[in-house]
Amino acid sequence: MATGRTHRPATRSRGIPEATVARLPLYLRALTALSERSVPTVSSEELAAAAGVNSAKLRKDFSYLGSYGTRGVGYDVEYLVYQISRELGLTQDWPVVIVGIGNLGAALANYGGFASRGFRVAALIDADPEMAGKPVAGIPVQHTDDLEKIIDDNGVSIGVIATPAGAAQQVCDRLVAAGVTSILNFAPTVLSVPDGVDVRKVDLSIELQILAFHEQRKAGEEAAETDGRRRPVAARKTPADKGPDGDVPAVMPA
Amino acid sequence: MATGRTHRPATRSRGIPEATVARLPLYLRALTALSERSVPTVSSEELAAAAGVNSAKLRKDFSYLGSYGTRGVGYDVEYLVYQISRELGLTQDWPVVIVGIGNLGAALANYGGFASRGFRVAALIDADPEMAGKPVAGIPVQHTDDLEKIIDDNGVSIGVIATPAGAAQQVCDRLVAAGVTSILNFAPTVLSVPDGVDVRKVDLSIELQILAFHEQRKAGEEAAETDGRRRPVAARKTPADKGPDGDVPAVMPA
DNA sequence: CCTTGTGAAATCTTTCACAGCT
DNA sequence: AGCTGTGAAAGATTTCACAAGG
Repeated sequence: MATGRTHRPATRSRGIPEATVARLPLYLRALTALSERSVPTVSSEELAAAAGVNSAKLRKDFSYLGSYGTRGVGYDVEYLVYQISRELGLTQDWPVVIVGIGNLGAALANYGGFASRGFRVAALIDADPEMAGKPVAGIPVQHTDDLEKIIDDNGVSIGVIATPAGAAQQVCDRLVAAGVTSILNFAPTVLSVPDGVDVRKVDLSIELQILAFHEQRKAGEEAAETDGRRRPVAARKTPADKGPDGDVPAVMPA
Repeated sequence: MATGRTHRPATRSRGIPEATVARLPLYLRALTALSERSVPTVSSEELAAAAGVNSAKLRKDFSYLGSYGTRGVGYDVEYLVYQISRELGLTQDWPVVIVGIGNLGAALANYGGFASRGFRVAALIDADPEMAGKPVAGIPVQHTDDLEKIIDDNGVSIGVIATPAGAAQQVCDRLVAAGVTSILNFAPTVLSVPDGVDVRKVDLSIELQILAFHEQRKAGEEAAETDGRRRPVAARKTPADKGPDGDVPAVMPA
């Protein structure tokens, strides 16, 4: 969520559905794995299984990007990797700042998934003077006072907020004022931003609550037939065509 | 995503839409905040603003739960907190295990949002023998060898996977075999699970890629009118009725 | 003969707008 | 008079199923 493409019609935009955009990274990851194994081509069926979606959905998704497949054969892995990367804007370098270097912020800084996809941790920022200068993941932490200068010097347009909930809106305001237009929020708060700024949230607590909801359902159904919990499950099944997938966001609870 | 309610008709289920379930935690958080400020009642308009959705959507969502409001007045905060908690299954205790106590696992273990919502970290599990016995967030880490026993002794049905991608499926299989039926996956992999097991994923890299997509669009549009990046934005706006929100999942990239 | 690309149908979600209750 | 609850309309997403291309 958190996208609100309400503004400007976006001229040359081919209008890729949001649900499709959300799945492109999934396809890209599956394709990258195939690429590393030097697999030259892949069918919609195979790729869909690897990405955990069904093949009709995948083909429809790709149809929004163009006709990149060959009938009777499938898709060229390398070519598709390139096309999707380009579509997602990953062929360029995206400097990112992480604000709030607590447990989570440090985990994010150490997280290897950044570099691999065009994202570069340009700076780590924290409000605690004690932290200033200390290196985390090899990058020295800088103080919040310099936030605006850091954003500006590094041409940052994407910010990650990993502060406590109470500080998030304030940090967000400063990031936005300094020129950041995309924010990934890990704090358990609803952020208010001006039009034209995108916010996405990741919230562990919300995800757990959604799981609890379904878990409760299962327990209820089950009670009607067996004793209670614990039901050793049978054969594995690839999630390829389970339910609606790519959606529901999340936020870190208070 | 990751829900696949394909199986059994689920007898007494009133069939709450998945999109609604995904927003209930959001409402709950806003309501809890109101409750702490001792606000007795709230209108759909006010609550919607606090939760970052529009009021028609909120009323429709609540209508799936029942008629808990009073026309002309609004909703009783305490009552609604209780009803939503019950619906989400948060009135009971959910023991949770976290597998993979690296940076991220430790951050999750330290995360306060658990306890507040009926979730209890029952155990921390890691494959590294060096970690065994060391306390993280006050809880001693246990070795993977004992995974099955831990799950069983604690009656765990929800597991959190924070291992590297390579270990995730294996851990998942063991969790499922031991009786876990809901999994929150932070590893950047598609997990295969049997029917009846729910998986939700949280992936930082995917979220960033989605932001990059939109960021790229903005840069393109903007180029047509000004110089390049950096556009100090104007008045703030509450995201209440921006775009489609609660959806797109995420996964930790490799 | 195999697999893509895609109209059309089915399903799910959001939004509108107003009748109905307090 | 105000605000909820909800049919019905509008929009988005998914799935079907098959024509078309290699």
